[in-house]
Amino acid sequence: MNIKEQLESPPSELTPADRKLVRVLLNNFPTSGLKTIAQLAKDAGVSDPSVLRFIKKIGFSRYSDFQSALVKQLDERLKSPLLMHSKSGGIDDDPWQHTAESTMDAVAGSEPLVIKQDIEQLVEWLSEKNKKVICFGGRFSGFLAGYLHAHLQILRPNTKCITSSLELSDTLLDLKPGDIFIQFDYRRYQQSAAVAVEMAHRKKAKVVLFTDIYDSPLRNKVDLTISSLVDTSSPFDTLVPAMVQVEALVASLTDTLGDSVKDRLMEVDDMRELLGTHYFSNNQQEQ
Amino acid sequence: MNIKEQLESPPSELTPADRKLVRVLLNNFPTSGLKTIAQLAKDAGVSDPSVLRFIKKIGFSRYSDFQSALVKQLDERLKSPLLMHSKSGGIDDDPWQHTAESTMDAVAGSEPLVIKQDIEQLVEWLSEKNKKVICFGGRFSGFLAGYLHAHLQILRPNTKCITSSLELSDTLLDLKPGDIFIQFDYRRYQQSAAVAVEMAHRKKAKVVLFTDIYDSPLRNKVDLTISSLVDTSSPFDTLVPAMVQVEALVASLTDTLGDSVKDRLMEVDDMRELLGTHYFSNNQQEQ
DNA sequence: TGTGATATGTATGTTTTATTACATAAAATT
DNA sequence: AATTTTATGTAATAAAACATACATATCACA
Repeated sequence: MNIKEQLESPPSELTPADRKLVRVLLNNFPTSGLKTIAQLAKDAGVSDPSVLRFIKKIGFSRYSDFQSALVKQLDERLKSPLLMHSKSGGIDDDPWQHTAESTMDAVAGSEPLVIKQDIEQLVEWLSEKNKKVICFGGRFSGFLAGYLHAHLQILRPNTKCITSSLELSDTLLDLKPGDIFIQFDYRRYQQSAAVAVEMAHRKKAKVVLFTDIYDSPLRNKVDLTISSLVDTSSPFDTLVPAMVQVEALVASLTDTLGDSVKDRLMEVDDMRELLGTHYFSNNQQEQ
Repeated sequence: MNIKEQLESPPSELTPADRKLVRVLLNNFPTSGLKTIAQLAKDAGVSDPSVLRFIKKIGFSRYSDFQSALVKQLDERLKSPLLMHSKSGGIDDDPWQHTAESTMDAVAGSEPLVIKQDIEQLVEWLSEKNKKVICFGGRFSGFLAGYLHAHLQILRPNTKCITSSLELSDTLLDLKPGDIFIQFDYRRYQQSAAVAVEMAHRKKAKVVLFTDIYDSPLRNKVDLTISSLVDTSSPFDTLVPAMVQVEALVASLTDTLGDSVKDRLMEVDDMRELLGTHYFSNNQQEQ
């Protein structure tokens, strides 16, 4: 229920003090309601208890309840412009179109979640070619881990992507302090992720987590988090924003590595030429 | 001065605790900053004083100053709803930003390349659960093949993803007329793709090709092509538009399959519950 | 491996803030 | 005009929130 409406159509008669309060609250709604009782009372020219009584009259038992409701509504209002996609054009019950559009929204919405400093930090870590880099992910996000790894492999030595549980334990055992462990873990969080992160953390590796929300239970075992939205209109979550981040990361790293990587790229091309384009890597994905 | 910018480009280096706070604050900006110090500290997983120190670092002498600034900015933003509160122009030599943006362009540019009839056709084919579906891709695009397969596997039986050359030949031999062979092949086309498509075509399978816009030599052996752009500012190509297509395809298929798939999704969830969340599939990616 | 510097948390003091109880003022009613 | 009813403010209090000092832990570097 809209608080503005609650203010405008109260359940019972308003007293003069109430009316003063309504005027103040409505006159730059809703931020005026974020103040303290004392401030609000002063602005309206009434006493503190009058504020309390009014708040109770419109249906909140505590002042803080009123404020939280206000903030919640504020949040929705701030988020709506993004979520309101393509109100122009006809009805789209076309799931393809619909999914594609809401995926774009997710990408746009994920952009502000990225913290420049985090990226810089991560790129710096990844530039240290003598440190190992391990990529690992879940059922779906595992492909992103592989995708990142496929790029990293070209840019630097000492990278690995974990694709089986045996490999996981072996690799974790070998981790040295300062190595980088990159974990992908999105909604429907997987226990293997928690275990891996915990172990990597114990080994004093730098743990990087690509995930969808910040409040992952892994939070305090993780040195750096890169988060993205996963919600779409589809029954499945989207990993497109995450993939954008992976590609952007690769671009940043390439940029930082500079010319040294050009040579390596050449070499890779030459070698592919020699080996023919038909080889498969050990057990992961093919060339 | 914009507080968001202040958060993103602090005057001095950020400590780990600072970064946690930045993330939380940015995550639900700006309402997350309206909380009390204690709540904010708890959300970020740091202590109260860390919050205070951070607030001082970004230029506020008291916490309440920070909050007032936040509210003030909030007010402005609410008064000018669509005044583009995203990034403030500026030079764009940041490769991350640059790549992300040009990737979005690629996605937008790929949209008109999709032909609705093709999608409908493909969805129809994939709805035939008695036909086999084989996914296959290249060095990078192989992950997309895997990603598609991981979804298809949930939606229907008889799906397979090829991850090694042995598997490739065996699987191709077993193809029956009417089976569906989905090939991903993007710039730096790979010979394995040509061979596979040729074979699948001879076996009278339906060959679907996900590729980029340039005419692939495979075009005439292929029954259906879904193309996307791969160019970005990054030295590497992007597969993001292709991934959007894969997800949109999955959404369309889910929509078409309707309720029958709901039950299957339930079953999958139940089974995951029973098996625990820690198993790995044979050699591909883990659960 | 030890040492200085930095970062972070714990404990604590001080101020605000919300809330209640009660007294006073205003209004309505007879 | 007196009395009841309603509205409002004052003052007290308990809870919480902010802020600080200090101790501990962590990190960087020699």
